[in-house]
Amino acid sequence: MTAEENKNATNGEENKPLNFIHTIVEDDIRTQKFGGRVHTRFPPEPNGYLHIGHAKSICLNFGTAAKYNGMCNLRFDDTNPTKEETEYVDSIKEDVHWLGFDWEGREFYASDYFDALYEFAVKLIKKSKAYVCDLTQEEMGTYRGTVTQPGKDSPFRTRSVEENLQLFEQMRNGAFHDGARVLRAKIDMGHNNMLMRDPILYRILHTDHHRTGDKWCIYPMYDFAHGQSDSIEGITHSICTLEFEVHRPLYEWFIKELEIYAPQQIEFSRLNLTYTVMSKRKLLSLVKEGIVNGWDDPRMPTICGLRRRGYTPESIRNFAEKIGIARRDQLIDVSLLEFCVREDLNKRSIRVMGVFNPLKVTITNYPEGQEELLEALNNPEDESMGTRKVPFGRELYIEQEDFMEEPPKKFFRLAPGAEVRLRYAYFMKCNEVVKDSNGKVIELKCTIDPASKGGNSPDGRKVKGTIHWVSAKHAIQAQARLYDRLFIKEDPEDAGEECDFKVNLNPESLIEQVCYIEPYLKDIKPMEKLQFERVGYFCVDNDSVPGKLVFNRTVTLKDSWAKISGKNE
RNA sequence: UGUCCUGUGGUGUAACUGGCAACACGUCUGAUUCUGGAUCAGAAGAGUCCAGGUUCGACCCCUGGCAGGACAACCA
Repeated sequence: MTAEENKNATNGEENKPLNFIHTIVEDDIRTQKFGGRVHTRFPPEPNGYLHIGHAKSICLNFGTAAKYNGMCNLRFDDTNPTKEETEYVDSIKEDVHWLGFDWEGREFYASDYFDALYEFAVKLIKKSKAYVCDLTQEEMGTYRGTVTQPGKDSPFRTRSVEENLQLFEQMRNGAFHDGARVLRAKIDMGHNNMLMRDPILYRILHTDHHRTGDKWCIYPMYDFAHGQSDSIEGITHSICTLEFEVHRPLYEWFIKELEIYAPQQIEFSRLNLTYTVMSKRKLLSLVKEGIVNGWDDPRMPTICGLRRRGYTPESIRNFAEKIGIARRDQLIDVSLLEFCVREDLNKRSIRVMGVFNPLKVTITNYPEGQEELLEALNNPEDESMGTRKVPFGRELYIEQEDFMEEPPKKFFRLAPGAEVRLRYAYFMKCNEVVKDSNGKVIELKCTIDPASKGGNSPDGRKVKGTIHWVSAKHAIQAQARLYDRLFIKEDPEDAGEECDFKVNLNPESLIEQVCYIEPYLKDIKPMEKLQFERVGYFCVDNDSVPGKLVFNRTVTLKDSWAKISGKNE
């Protein structure tokens, strides 16, 4: 992939109003603040899988760079070896690529800068702006004060430069056990901003790092690594989410004291979605407790989950574009995400027929043993996608809900005496309803109008309803996984006292059932997308094997009948 | 009972250096249609958190409230 492709991935649009970050960037270009350069970065911590919230950030960072002919680095913020793993690095790279962006070889790690960071720390010590502190974790907590009360100076704050230098080197050399000492910045224990109260720069961690192995037993904290990494890479606009806003004074303090190149940090609000939890911790617990089947469960808001669900990169990028960038908290309705997939899939999916809750239909005026092939459009939206043949026979399956014995007013589907169109086939009238001993409808006896073959009657007669069907003899069975929202509440956190968000789990977020589909689909491959007409968009799951197909429902079609029928009740 | 940030239709975003609010989704009509899908046309819906002030004029500036969020991890 190339810069050009990054640009394509941003879906262009010139005359749309700028978001506030682009306004800043354009001002900076105009004033030559960074010599006209634009250089961003996407800085994930490799301790989990990327989710749709990260997608927003990825689109913003890579998109901004592409829009202004700049660059965007991929940088792993890997300063905590106790949490980070190579497995996550790989998945993150895969997901960013899949979304359609490329870092053009600029794959960096905060750990690339451990030596430089160490020297930065030494520099601060020499300037008497950092000191080694022996306070325990608990002590440090009390010395820090609270949000409403100032803290007080550590007794170790006045150590000499020489002693600090020596101690810090010993820390590096492994002379102390985990937690024995830390290196802190010397700022102001009375500062309103808690982060400025002598924050920790380095802690002792005798843990192997996924990249540097056992080279280090001290590791820098986020605050002491992030800004300097940005500086080293020549980042111009360091775009991050709002929770880092209070870190900005510290970010700037380090840059200033270290006397190094200063990028500009800009914060925007993170994405929240209705019916969705987004925190890594909660997503992890869903995985760990087996509530979902892994990080890529199609109900997860992870990129890999959405991918498996059948979402396209284009739809996600488009979603990111639509939700905008601002600084106020946003809670986006998931239905907007769903709109975005439908919009994209509508253009590209082939249409096929599948019956999910079969009701047998026998066509009494169609000769026994006879069958024929009828031509169907693969995509009425796009004729270039061609046609296919669909087998027809005396016995069919239709959808149970397409028949009602006592239809309400605006029901356009099949009912006793009513006529509907079998898509791409014939007009069909229902003459007899067969029930079992419980009164349940188990079969319909119908007749077709042979003259209406193909779907239109030469006498110009109209039917209001068109239903899908499948030939009982030719249909193949497949597994359908009907996914729905994972939570029943718009805000899953709204669980009352003493309860956690899992009480709001939707028991019907996954319904597995058999479906009957056109034989045309026999050789369809995993990840292929399609629309089962009148039912929804689906994609073939990775679990699918020839002869045992598995279809994931990405999203249902918009259903205005559901709305009408719902109102009548 | 501290500091900082934010506050525009149901949701999200916009309104150039002040000139009475736009777009998208959603909602509702109607047209059209071999998917109750898609498409097309149209409508309703906020007077910009509140109260003052500056101004000929304020969503935009000032003051004071109110509401929401962030911040007290050797996490990022």
